[in-house]
This record gives sequence, C-alpha cells and structure tokens, in this order.
Amino acid sequence: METGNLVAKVIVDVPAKDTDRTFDYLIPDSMRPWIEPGSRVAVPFGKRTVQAFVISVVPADDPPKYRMRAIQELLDLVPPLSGDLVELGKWMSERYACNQIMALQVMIPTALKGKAERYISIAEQHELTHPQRTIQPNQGDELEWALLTDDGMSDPTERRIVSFIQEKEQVPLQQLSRRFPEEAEVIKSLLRRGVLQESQVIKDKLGKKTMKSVDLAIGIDEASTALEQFSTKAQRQREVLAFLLERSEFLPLSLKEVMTSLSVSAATVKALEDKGYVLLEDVEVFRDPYRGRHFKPTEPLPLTVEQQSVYERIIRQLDTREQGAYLLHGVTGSGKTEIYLQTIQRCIKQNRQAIVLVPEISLTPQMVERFKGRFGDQVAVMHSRLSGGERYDEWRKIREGRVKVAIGARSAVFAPFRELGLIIMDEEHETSYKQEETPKYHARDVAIRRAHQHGAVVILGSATPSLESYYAARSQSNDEFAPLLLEMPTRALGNTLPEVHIMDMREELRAGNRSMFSRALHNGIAERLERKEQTVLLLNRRGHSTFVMCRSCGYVAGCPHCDISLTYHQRSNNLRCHYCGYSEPVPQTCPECGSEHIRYFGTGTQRVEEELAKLFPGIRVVRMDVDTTTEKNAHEKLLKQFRDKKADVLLGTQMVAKGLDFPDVTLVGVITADSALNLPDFRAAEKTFQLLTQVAGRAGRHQLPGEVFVQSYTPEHYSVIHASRHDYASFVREELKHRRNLHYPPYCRLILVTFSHEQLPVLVRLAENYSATLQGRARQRGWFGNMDRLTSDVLDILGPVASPISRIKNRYRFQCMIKWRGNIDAISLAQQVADEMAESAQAQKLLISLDVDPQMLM
DNA sequence: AGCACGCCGACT
DNA sequence: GTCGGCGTGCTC
Repeated sequence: METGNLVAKVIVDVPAKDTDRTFDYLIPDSMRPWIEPGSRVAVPFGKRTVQAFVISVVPADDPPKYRMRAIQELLDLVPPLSGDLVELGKWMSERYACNQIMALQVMIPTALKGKAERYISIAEQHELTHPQRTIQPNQGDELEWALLTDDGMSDPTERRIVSFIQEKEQVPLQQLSRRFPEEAEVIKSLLRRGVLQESQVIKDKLGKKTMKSVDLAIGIDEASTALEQFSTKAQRQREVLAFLLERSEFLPLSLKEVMTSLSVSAATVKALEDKGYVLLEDVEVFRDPYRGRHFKPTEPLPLTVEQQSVYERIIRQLDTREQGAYLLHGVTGSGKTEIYLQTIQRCIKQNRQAIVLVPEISLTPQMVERFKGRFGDQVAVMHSRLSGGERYDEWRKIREGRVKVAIGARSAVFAPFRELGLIIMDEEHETSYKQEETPKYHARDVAIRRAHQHGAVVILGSATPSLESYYAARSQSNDEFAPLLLEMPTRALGNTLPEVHIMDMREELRAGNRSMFSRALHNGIAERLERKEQTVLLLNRRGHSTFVMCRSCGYVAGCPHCDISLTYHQRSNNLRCHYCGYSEPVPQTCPECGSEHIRYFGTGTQRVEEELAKLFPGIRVVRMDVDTTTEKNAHEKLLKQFRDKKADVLLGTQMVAKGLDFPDVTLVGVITADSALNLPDFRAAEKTFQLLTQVAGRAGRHQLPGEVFVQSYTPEHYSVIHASRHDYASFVREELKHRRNLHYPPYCRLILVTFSHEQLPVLVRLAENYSATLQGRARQRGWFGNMDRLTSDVLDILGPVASPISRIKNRYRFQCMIKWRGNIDAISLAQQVADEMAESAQAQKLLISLDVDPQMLM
C-alpha cells in the first residue's frame, strides 16, 4: 500500500502566547513506527533546536501548504506521555488558562526537561586530516610568510582552536568558550565562514543510572566443563567462575557484589570476559528510595459493617468500569485507609492500576509503610523529598508498568498508568492540592477529569470535606462529575472521639495567668508527665513567619523590592525575602531609631519550647517546624524519636496535625486555635474548623482515652464550638449560610486576576481598563452583573484593588476578583480580554495572570 | 522564550 | 565613523 508522508503536530517547549499552538513537522521514515501522541522529540525551531511533544500524527497535505521541516530526533523510546494525557493537557490549558506546554511539562519529572546543548564541530569539508600546506605571502606592506591550509586559515589562533576541536570531534560550546575565553570573535568568524559548524542536541537534565553486571556468556554445562579445565595459574578467575555457577539462578549479578564477595578486582572479571566466559553489561538500575527497608506485610483487616457497606458500594461501581466519584466523609479513625487498601486490591485484581493522592505534609513514613506493607514492591512513591533521580526512577516504574499503585502528592495525579481504575484522594480538603504556580491546577478536578477518560472511580476522603465537594455531593446537582456522598460517622475500633475543652484565654488573663498555657492545659501536661503518657502541642500560626521587629519603634525589616517583611533564617543568620531572594544581615540596632531592642518574632515554637523547659524542668520536647525539618529525613527521625517514647511532648506547627497516629498520646493541646480566623480569607473559618478537627482526632486513637485542650481568644466562634463537638454537619450548615449571603464558593466560582507593572499609575489605568472591558463584554453576552439576582448566568467583577502583597521584584501588583456562576464561558472570556490587552501597545510590559478557583486570596 | 534584524547614543 | 543598546517580529 502506498502511503504518503506523515506529519506530527507538536507543541514546542516555548512557553509563550504566540507559540501556544501546534506546529507541523515531517516524520522521517526511520521514526515512523515510534512516533505517537505523547512522544517527546527534538525539532528545529527557527534557529534553535527545541524539545516538543507530539499531539497527533496526520497524513501530510499533498501538495504541502507550507514549508515544513523534519523532526530531528526522537528523545525517548517509550513516550513519556500518552494520548489521554495529551488530551488532559489540552483540557487543563483551557480550564486553568495556561499554555498547553505548561500543562504537559507538569506531568513529567523534571529530569526529562531537556534543553538544547550546543556543540561545535568541524565542517566535513574542512577536516584537517591532510592539511595541504602552502606558503604564500601575506597581504600587507611587509612581505610576511604565513602558513595556510586550503581552508585559508592563516591565523595561528584559528588553527589552535580548530585542532583543539578536531581532537575531540565535537565540543560543547560552553566548554569551548571556557577554554578560549578571549577568542569568541575568532570562533564566531569560523562559524560564519563555515569552517566550524554548530549542532544542537536536546539533553535531559538527568540520565539513567546504570550498573555493571556480570552474566555467564556460555551455558551452565559448558561453564562447568570450562571450570574443570581451568588453568591453575588463574586461580582468582576460577573462583569467580565457580561463584557465578553457584548462583546461576540469580544471574546476572552486580559486578560490585562479585567483587566484594570474593574480594577480587574488576580486572579479574574483565579477564574472564576477554576469554569469552562471562558478559559484562551496563544494566539500568532503579534508584529505590526505600531499598533495603523492610515493610511488615499486612493482610486485609476485617471490615466493620459501616466500612463494608461503603466498600461494597464503591467496588460495585469499580466493577462496571465506568467513571464514578465518591466523597467519603469519615470521622478521624473511621478506617478510611483500610477501605482505600481493599479497593485498590480489587482494582489490581481487575488488572488496572490505582493512584493514591495524599497531601505532601502527610506523606509520612507511616503512610508509605501501610501501602508498602500491603502491596510491597508494586508501589511507587513520589514526593518532594526525593531527589530528582529518585523521582524519575519511580515515575519510570509506573510508565513501564512495573508497579500497580502510585502514591504521591498533587502531581502524582498524572502518574502515567495505561489502565487506570482508581484514584484516591485522601484529605480531600487540603489546600496543597491546588498548585500555586502555573499551571494553577487543582488535583481534585484533574483527578475527576482523568477518571472520566479512563472509566475509573474517584474516592475523595476526608473527615472534614471541603465545602465545595460536600455541597456538590449533597445537592447532587445535574453535574455529571458531582461525587456521591458516603458517610462513616463512627470510629472503626469503637472508641469514642476525645473530649474537647475550650479554654477562654481572655478569662485566663483576667484571672492573672499571663503564661501561654491555660491552667487546665498546664495541669494536663503535668499529669501526662506523671503517667508517662505523651502530649502533642500544636501552634497554629498560619500566615505568619519569623520577622524582625524593633520593640521601641515598631520598625519591621522589609524587602526593598517587594512589599513584604523579610524572613529570619536561623541557619545563615540573615534576613531573606521569600519573593525575590534578596538577603541582608540581621541588624544589631534598629535602622530607624537606633534602639538595641530589635528582635525576631514569629516562629513561636522556640518560645513555647523555652516556656515548657521553664515550667517542667527536665521535660523532653521534640520540636517540629520549618527550622528543624529542613534536612532530609529530619521529619522521619523526629517522629521516630517521639514514637519510641524518647520525648514527652511533640511540639509543632500544622505538620503535627496530619495523619499521625501514636498509641500513647492522650493529650492534645492547641495553643492558639484562632490565629487564622483574622486572616482576610473567606475560608478562614473552614480552615480553623478543619485544623481543630484534625488535631482533635490525634488523641485517644487506641486503648487510652484522649483529651483535647483548645485555647482560644474567640471561644464563641462557631468554627471553634462545632469543632469541639466534632459536629461537621452543624458547622457546614452555618458556614454555608455565610457563603450564600456573601456570594462565595460553593455558591459561585472565582477567578483571581493579578496585574503587575513597573509603574503604578500605568498599572492602575490598565487594571481598571481590564475590569471595565470584561464587565462590558459580559453584559453584551447577556450575563448579569448582580450576584443577588436569582438568575443562573452571572459574572461580577470586583476591583481592581492593590494586591495584599502590593509589590514583588519592583513590580506593582493589582488584582480583580471575578465571581461567576451558571453555564457560561467565564474563564475563556477572562483570558481573552487579558490576551487582547497584552497585545495593545500601551499595555506593553504588563503581566496578567489568572488563577481559576484560587485557594489563596493573598 | 531566544534569536535576528533594525535603528539611535557614547566611545576607540 | 562603529559598538551596542533593546524594541519588535517570527518560529512548521
């Protein structure tokens, strides 16, 4: 059959608006069987070579409509993406208003982010293999004789450079310019004249790790014979051969292992290879971050009646192989994890794979242990603490079908499984599922979308579901993606939820207690010390960081380029800006008033630790915060220390609240329950409720009953009260009322539009212009502007106002908030108006960024 | 994003 | 006079 040329439509790795579309390239015949949607290729793009992803393969137009270039290179034998992920990328680009390339890039490990490396080599016709030397008079007044080749290279510098390159065949441009730093002009001229040529190769950030392996090159019988006839002189070689025979069933062995076991050198083995007895090969090894660790195998636990009915409901759906979504609302300790495990088991039995998403912070060894214990090496784990190489290897295990389960944070939702059957999202309400950088996607929405593509089941699990999910599940709107609500109101082990006491700190103050501990919490800790039980103390300080302030005049050290206070870093003992990286030493005296009373404030955990030491001499405290968990595995070490009862108190920020499960913890204290309530965030109450509920669930999970003390300055607040009663339903009822009145999600959706520009007046004018234009367009389309109106299609735009951080890197920032609801195309209109503005000449240097369904409003 | 082309200020 | 500043336009 005569087939015409094939063309690959690709998205190039150039994140710009102009290039956010497909480009067409001819597929060379040799690559034809390999190129498919999701392949990663190198293509010539203008003067450069760039990386690109194949979106589709189509027959070429005949005759071609325009000049077309060919794909230069195929970068992976197994495509890093697949057709469905490419499609998901397209959906993300629309949903989150980002370039397609950004959406595709976020799906693959950074190790594969290839960049062009430029190599210089000698053009073939200029090879100096047989330089024909001629002597000619040089141009000029004086008669000077110069050495010339047929290249016409008269300059000795040129000759030096050319022979340097010739020796190595090709030299990375970078290396060449380092070697000849002064001769850039000469090199340029040689390139111009065609003596040298440049080639560009896409090079990945990281290669595969390989290991030398030893295998028998001959059959076992043959080897045995060879062994008998072995020369007595080569005793060491004989040993090696005998060793290999002995372990023939484990071949190939690693060279290292052979060398250490027999204490022979590599040369000995090499000699055997030369004789043709053994084979030395480079085999790929997977860097396994959990290698050498033993996970205690676990068997499925018997389910309670409650668990059983939930489990059956889910697997019934799983068995249909059609997409379905469930919101599993189960109190802390209701045994959600066991349901996850057994559902996964079912999924594996169907020959499908499962993804487990957990918030980064709760991806603790305990969590990993439970999954590795049940599914062993069928599990790949991905989290931010892994090195780039480790993450790459875990990802490859998934792509190559070597594992059946992927467990990881947000980005694991893109795990490249072929037959995805199940996606589990634990702690569904966690904000870390929203990526704050472009592409600003929400893993929950991506998960549901992806499940739809695969006919897979999604389980969203939480003790405190987000209002968005809960509302969607409860109202069972006609949204086909709305999850079905499943409730598990009782604890699996039958023990009761701990008693929660609210301590009114205003009253403590009135009673003359100026300490950070209420009298009741103080007594509680003392009792635990006596009974040799453990205490977890939580300091809720969301939205604060360690800053330097003068106690005399109130001066706070701020960044000169950004409108933000500088953060104190203990390790380097300096102040740093979180946004631009600016740093300066810690001032000894106040730059404003000269006072010496200038100190750092904020972290608080240190102060709590000091206070504990003062009140309870000899108390052993494990402090867990950003300062103590920066180094690798610190998290794990600290927890182990606490688990082994080498400490009485675990003191920390947010990170102690999640998923930890210690049998001897009978007291949980929250030192400042409501510090998040005052933040300008419509989710403040929800966040506070979630945190208090989570932390309350840490106590008394086993035989010993637990007690929780919550210290608050606003003890009458409904989030504090309902959390103390473990009453999610009442909290939701009250919170939904507020959301409805104030027109916040889940009663509408939000888009945060941020503008930035170097000049404030220009910025304000442009931001206002945007707001007005969008408003006008929305009206034209018949979308109403008043949220109060009882109509479905509404778009309201608030602002512009200065952003909470009004300047970053010397660029001023303003923002608008779009509220919308109904079956309208609000996202694409908001994006379209932004694009139009960016095109206009007066708006040059203006940056506009959209955040669809923002989690952080600051 | 790069990289080229193209048109105006401070220097050998 | 030229080196080089960065505006602007394009990439199958």
